[in-house]
Amino acid sequence: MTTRCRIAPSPTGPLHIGTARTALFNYLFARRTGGTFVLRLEDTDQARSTVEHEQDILDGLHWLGIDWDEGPGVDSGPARGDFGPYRQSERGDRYAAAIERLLAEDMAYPCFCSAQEREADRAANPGISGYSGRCAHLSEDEREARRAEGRPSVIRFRIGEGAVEFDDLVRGHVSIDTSQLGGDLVIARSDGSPLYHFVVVIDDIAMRISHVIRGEDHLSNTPKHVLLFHAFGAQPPIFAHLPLILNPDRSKMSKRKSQTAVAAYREQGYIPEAVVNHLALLGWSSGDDEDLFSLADLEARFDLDRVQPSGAIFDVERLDWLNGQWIRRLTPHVLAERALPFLKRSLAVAAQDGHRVRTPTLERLAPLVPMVVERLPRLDAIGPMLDFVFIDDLDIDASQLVPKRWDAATTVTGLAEVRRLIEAAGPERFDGDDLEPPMRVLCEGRGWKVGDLFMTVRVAVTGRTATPPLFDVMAAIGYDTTLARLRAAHDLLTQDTREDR
RNA sequence: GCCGCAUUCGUCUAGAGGCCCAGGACACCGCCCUCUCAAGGCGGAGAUCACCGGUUCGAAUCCGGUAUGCGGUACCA
Repeated sequence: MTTRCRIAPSPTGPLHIGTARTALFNYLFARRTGGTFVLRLEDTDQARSTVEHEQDILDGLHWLGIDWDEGPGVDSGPARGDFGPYRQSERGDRYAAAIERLLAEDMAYPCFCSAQEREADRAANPGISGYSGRCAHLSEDEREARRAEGRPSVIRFRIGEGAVEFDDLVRGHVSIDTSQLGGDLVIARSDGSPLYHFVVVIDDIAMRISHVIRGEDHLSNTPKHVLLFHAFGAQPPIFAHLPLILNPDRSKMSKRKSQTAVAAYREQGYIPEAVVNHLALLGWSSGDDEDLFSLADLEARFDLDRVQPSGAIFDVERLDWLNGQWIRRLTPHVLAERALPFLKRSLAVAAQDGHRVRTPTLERLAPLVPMVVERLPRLDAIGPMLDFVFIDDLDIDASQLVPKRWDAATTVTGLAEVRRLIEAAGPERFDGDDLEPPMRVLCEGRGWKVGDLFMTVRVAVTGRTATPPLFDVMAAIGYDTTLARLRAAHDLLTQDTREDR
């Protein structure tokens, strides 16, 4: 039997980190077993589902590199695969037929209870939880009478008695008594639309799903699904309930307490390689002392046997580290391509603040990338790291220009000396090999700390105290601009000195 | 409340009776490297394996109970 598994997101919100992790594990399991991975949109909640969210989910999955074999095409083309359509909103006739079948076999029945009646029954029997079964054994005449009164009705599936047992690949044998299921299950609303617990089973049967891999939050509801499978004479799939991804306080990861949208991570400059790696390590481990796994590595090594049963906190600091690791593994060209939008964004902000900014291009950014790779925990760190190359009118903080051990006069001298030195070397010899030795000699002669001189120059040409290596930075800025900025810094300080007097 | 699941360093985890007075990684601290910031190297601190009993010559690993946490309990998914 070839394995078939699926991810069934609901487009009632943007792609959630937890959904992405579940999608990843399903995808990996399918790849690992040579099976099929299906994407199915669970949009039965028409009120909350939107096409924007649907697109966000599709985009997010693609971004992560998680491709599906069957399901809606991202270009809104026709659904691929033999078991479509893959949007539940387009499968209404199937659900209606399934409900008819249950009704005909008396495995389900119409229930006319109002919210007040259900409330009253519950109050009358504090011991039992859920639905009382008031409408479970109405005669056809009684049903007709209620319909004649115009009372709305939902459809309930008979839960029955006894224990439901199943084997979970992550948790082992699970047994839950039907008395704990909350009574007969509503499978269709009074407007006739089917509910989640019902459609999920109908579709899993129709789509021949062999393995249901999902979050632990579905574990307690699984008996309902098992019963439904039996009702249709279908063998339940094999279940694997994944540990939940948690907020730092160990509750289920939520938008309220954590950043849950995959798109938000993308916008902050996390790269898909790192997100996939991090997600994989939330609940799964290789067994070896390795931490870095590409999607391809995971496809070759993933195994449900090595999935942990207990929940895992989403540790952003670990994600940050992984992100830095994967950024460093990108080729310079790819890194430049991916970082360019972030640089542009940050320069746009500078332009808005009134700065004269030159537009960065791939050609200009690519050669600069090697000097910043190991300084980027996230792509959005590119701005502060290189903006001075593209901003013509830098804001220089005079106080930062003067090292702690120096005074303004020394700084002015230092700046002037370095300028002289650069001019003496000339534009043809404008690099570290030619400039660094004389600068060190200069320090030695004056009794200066090399770091102090370098810091002054750094602030003068970049406006920042933390930058890539000085001579790389000056090369990026260019001979003329470097000299101009050294002069400007010099002028700034001499003005200040005069004002002080 | 009821039911279910879980419980190894702050975090993610290794561990499937002796190899473990518990290993790795992130974070943290120190040192080295060093023009700043990083990156990197080396080292350190950090877990009486939730607790209590039991089985066994021997338990983080098996069994029972307790506690705690989380999840489920909708005409949401």
